Amino acid sequence: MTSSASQSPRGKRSAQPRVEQPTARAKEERSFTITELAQEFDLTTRAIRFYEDVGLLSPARAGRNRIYSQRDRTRLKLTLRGKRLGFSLTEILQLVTMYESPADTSSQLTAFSTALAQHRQQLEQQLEDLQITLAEIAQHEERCQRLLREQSEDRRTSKRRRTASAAS
Amino acid sequence: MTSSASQSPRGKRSAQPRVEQPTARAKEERSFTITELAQEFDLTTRAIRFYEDVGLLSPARAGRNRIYSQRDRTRLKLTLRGKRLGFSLTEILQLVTMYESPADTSSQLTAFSTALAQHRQQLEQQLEDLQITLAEIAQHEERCQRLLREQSEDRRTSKRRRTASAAS
DNA sequence: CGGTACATTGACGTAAACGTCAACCCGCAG
DNA sequence: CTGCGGGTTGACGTTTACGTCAATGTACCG
Repeated sequence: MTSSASQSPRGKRSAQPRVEQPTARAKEERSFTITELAQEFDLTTRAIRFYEDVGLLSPARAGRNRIYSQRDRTRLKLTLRGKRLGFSLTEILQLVTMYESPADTSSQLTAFSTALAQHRQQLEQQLEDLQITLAEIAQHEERCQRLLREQSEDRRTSKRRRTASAAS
Repeated sequence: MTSSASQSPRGKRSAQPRVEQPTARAKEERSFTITELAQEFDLTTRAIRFYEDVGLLSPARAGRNRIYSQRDRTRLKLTLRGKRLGFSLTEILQLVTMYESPADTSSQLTAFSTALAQHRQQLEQQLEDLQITLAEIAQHEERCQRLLREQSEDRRTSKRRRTASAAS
């Protein structure tokens, strides 16, 4: 999955905590430029545009420039969460569109329902895998710490053997 | 295939077709062919060979044919679990080799330890994502069921309207 | 008015993880 | 001997998810 490398390959890296857009009226439905979103979520603009190609985002335009709404931003967040969970972009698309669509007819509802059940199934499998793996990691970490303790003890007893054992 | 069950040095053309391992020594370190593994885990042989190219598997050979040990099988299982969790094959390789290596020197141990912590970090993030998503799905499923109930109620009251409303 | 800086639209490149296909080998049933 | 069913090695194709230019537009700055 090559999860976030924490450093974008090139370019600048301004980490300013941009949180306050001066006088914005609290509910003025703030919008975002593509670079704002890119910086906030540590993506390239190319990636964001790609998500648009896939159908995950559909920003408005000011002339040629893209303008992202809050909805776009949340969809982007959902997308990234989906990615962290290992979903493909098309799967994520299905999920978010499902979540947004009201699904009024009963056939739609049942289809929706089975799709949900299927996804839950997969996620529960994943949860199991995750817990097992975390447990294993915990074991390994314990063993690691134990060995390190033993080694440092070895060093102490060989180098400064005269220092009588004080604390447990 | 499975030539002589015992330690036949080289004679793969042994005349005795004694090919019964069930009753034999229970711990004879059973081995597997590539198609056996493919069927068991629902993969193609191509995929399994690819995992070998990556370094995840290193089966023995009987002539040209691959022979997979228990260890190979468990590594394959670990691989698939890793994939379900969204890891890349190279990440999985790092993990399994780490898990298998004793790591005796203290520098190795500390490196091992930090790698473990890093992975745990990621998995914990994933766990959080997972729980949130599962909660959302549960909500959606509830809503779905509610709407379906309402619809079926609507049908009842419109078709058999004369049936006085009985239950709430 | 030229330059700089950012945004957009192609178009092509790439790494991962296989799929697919061809050609070959090999033991054995008929 | 002939064919068949498995197994093996290339080698090339494919999909996903972007990266990397290059050309262009356009707003703003001095």
